[in-house]
Amino acid sequence: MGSYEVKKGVRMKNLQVSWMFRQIADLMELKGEPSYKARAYRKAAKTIESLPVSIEEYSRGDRLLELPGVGVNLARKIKEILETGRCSYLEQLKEEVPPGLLDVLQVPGIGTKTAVVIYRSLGITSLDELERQARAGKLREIPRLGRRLEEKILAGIEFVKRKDGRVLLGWARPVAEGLAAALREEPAVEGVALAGSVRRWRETIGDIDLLAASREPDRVMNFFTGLPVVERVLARDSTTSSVVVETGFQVNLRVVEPRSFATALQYFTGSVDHNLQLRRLATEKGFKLSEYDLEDADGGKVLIREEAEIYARLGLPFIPPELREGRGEIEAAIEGQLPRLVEPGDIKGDLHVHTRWSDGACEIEEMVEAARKKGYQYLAICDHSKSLAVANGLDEKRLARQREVIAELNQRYDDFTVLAGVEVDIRKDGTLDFPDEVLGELDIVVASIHTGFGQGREEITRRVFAALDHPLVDILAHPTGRLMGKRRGYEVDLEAVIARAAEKGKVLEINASPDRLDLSDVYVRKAVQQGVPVVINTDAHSIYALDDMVFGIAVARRGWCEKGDVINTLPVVELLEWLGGRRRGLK
DNA sequence: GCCGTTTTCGGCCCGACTGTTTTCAGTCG
Repeated sequence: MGSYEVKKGVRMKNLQVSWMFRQIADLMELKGEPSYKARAYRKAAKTIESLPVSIEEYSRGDRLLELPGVGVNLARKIKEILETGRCSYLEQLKEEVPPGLLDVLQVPGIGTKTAVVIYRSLGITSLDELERQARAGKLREIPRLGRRLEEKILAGIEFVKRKDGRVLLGWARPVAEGLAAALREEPAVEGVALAGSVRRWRETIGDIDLLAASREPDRVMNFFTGLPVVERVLARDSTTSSVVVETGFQVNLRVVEPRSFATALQYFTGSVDHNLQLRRLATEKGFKLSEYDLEDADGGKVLIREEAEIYARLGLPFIPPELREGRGEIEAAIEGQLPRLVEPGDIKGDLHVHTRWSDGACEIEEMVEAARKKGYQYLAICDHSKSLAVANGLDEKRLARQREVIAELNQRYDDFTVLAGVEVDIRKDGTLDFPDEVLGELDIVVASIHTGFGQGREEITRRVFAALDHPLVDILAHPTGRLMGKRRGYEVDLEAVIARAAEKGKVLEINASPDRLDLSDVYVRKAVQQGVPVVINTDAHSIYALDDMVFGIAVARRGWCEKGDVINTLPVVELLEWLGGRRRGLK
């Protein structure tokens, strides 16, 4: 029996420190301290929250000063927070500045200056107070504010209250692609591209950003705002239009001169952090990069036809949009260490789908035909196991029958392999829903949690460990169980799960279902860094959901995955060899 | 408050939009 230790709240400390630093930054600005000081705190906050290990390790080893943006002063404050859970400087600031102003600051249209002005003139220190006074028409009476800003603030308060105004990529992306296709129909349009987070394939999207090149912007804007799907036009001029489409998304279209298209695309793709770093690099190299053009040291404009030329001019290989999150991609590019990202064409099969045998909508044969049409070499049928009664989970008998059906089906194909698998439930006590003799007969075993979401961090992590330790388990499916927009995942300690998977040679799933995308990109990167292979599965419950694969691929790419990190890029012979090897190793 | 083989001092991304202003500050991406 090995020692069991859950690294409790590994990243919580990091979040605590960065959250406090962000508060300090805001409060400093409210207090009127110079902005470069506040910026220093924000920079350190960002470093710390995206640190792959606990800040405590840096503190213990007296290595805090190694962190970019952390100097003597911030190191001292970090130590204080780690040791006492408090930060006296933050507390002092809260004495000097009403902390409620931090909420006021969340309202779009209100920055630190405005927050201070409305505080000084009306004594407003909370969102509720702000809303009352705005409704009463008091804000417009303040010098330099006015009616328009008051309206904007009221709308902003609504937005903050509605909170997470983001939608799933799985909804936004098709809308964005449809609108882009529609725009290509307009003859005045010389080029169209998705930009912003939808181009970077972020898991959720605020607004959809589109970019078009045209010499006749007004014609393009007329066409765009007149599209049948456009429900409401929020704003429009000859450079930008913002509309709400019938699905409720806000879509922004920017139209630029064709010669600025590539630089604009780079700029509007973001992320902000990526662009910031790229501009800094440009400056170092004597260039000036803006959304309009790239200027060399003499102020001459460098002709840029393709986005890749921008990177090339700065001495970098092309950085795919999925990597542009300011998570070290520019450094990696400089050092020639960018990953060769996995691509859709690399995927040879899907190792987790359902059929009507449990809660799927299609027959095995339909799923297989659909997978063949996609050019796959294999498909693993992994229906639910018996304890998941709500999903019509299979018992031993039905599972055995299903295996026979699959065996018959395999007789019919010489170009396709159907794997007999199961998505076996990890029960509340960590045991699996089938005995070893049953699991041992299958080609592949996918294990996952569907019950007992309320278990504590330690308990549920131990439960996942039990599955990872089981010799017959190949894949851990949707490792956190989250359903975005519906429920949070369980409190599993993912850092520990990744380490355990590495130790036990298990595969972690990237579930491609748009509301799961579980593992998420950051953890995918951690997993592959530690040598844990991943698999991109759709968990399809119908033939249509097989198409969700792209969203999983995007997550893998955002997690810096190369083809070799993803097991369902293996051709069928090698996949079978690999699975067989695992099983032989048991004997 | 941090950072640097171009600087240990003097910088810290750049540009557009908004609203209110008569020349610009504040906010945003």
